[in-house]
Amino acid sequence: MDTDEPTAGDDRQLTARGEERRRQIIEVATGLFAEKGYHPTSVADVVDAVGVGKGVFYWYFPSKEALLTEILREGQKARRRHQRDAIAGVADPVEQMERGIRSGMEWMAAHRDVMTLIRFAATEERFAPGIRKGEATAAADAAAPLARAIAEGRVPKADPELLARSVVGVTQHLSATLITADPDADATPVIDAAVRFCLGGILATPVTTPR
Amino acid sequence: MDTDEPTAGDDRQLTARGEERRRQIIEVATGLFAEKGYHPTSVADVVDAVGVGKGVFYWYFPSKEALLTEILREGQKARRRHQRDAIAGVADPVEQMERGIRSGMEWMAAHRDVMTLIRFAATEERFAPGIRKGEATAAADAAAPLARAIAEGRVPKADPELLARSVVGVTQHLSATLITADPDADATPVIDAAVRFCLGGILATPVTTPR
DNA sequence: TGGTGCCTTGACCGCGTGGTCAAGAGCGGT
DNA sequence: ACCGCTCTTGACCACGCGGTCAAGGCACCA
Repeated sequence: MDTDEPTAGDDRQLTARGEERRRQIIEVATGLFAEKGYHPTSVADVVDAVGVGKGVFYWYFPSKEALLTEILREGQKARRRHQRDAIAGVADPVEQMERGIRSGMEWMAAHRDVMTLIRFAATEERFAPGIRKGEATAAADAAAPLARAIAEGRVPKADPELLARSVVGVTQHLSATLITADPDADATPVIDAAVRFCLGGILATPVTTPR
Repeated sequence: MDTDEPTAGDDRQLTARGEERRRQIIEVATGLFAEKGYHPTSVADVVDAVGVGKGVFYWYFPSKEALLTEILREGQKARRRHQRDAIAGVADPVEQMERGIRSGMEWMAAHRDVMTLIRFAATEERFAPGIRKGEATAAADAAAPLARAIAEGRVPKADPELLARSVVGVTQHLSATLITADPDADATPVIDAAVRFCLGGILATPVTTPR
């Protein structure tokens, strides 16, 4: 009924202090959501953990759901940027794939909580569309160099989209099961294995039986 | 305080009719949980969908949580059995892998709802341990033939566990994103791609750079 | 010093939740 | 016809949820 929605969603004029609080809430909530689950974590849990009154939450976010949505959007955006930066300036498409896999897994290892939330959100129809969209872009990002490599004859003919999705499957799953399981362990052997497996899958001969 | 817990958990003496109701509740709940999410689906939703009073639910299950746990356990057991049956009588370990991948993906395609719940449960610490255990067995099942193939020199040296996890990652992700996205589409091209990718990854040369 | 927003408080609200239970209904055996 | 057991009913309960709001503090500028 009012018109103060300049670009999208909420938006409020925040001072530096306000911006800080906002970040703090996002951070704390991300941790709690990932640890106990989104639904089992109440808004009261979040504000208690931050150490503020309940009203503070609704000053910065219109709803609990909006908070999650924001965490997810931000996370997907950050991961994409991280990955893009990692392959910037690399010409060779196969090299790009390797760099993309490595940087992607490093990001996931450094942001386990966000990954947990993304995986959760993918299972709830209310949040799934956003996740699917982000995953589609990620797949497209990876499919582009693959398509180029196939055109150049560096990679056997195959559906780039399927290859990209397979790579995402390997990296996400290994990150979720092995790296998250033991956060203190060294992630590099797992990442190396992922790279090797994925490149093997990409470079696999079209015929199922090995040469 | 009583001793009528013969082997584990609830257990009740059910007639044929009772057994049928129990199954019906499991089936209906699986659908609702997968569609709306576990937490957003209330026990009232479930009994309404079945068309019975609320007490019926608590006659067959001690709690909502126990229902989910049962669905998950049953699902993981069924999938494992399906996969074992598919590779029974096959001697060649690489052939076993291919059969395992195919049968696994077929099962997932036929039980999307259960897979959605498994993926959800993996993100909630209350249910995750059970899921992790099931996944560990699945990985071990797949790692066994891989270890044999490596010992026989049919597959380059690598950590069988990591290979197995990678395969699980590919199959689960492709099933979740592509097959679930369009249930009516033909799954075989996706399955073929998964097989090719995974075998390529397994047979990949130890050195990262292609020959 | 006064004033103008940004920010914070926490009691409060309506509601829907998971779970209970006393009271039967239906059915199979005798 | 009766019993005993499995199964069903639905009103009921305490509780904690997401969300609201009138009120007040606090920082910064004039």
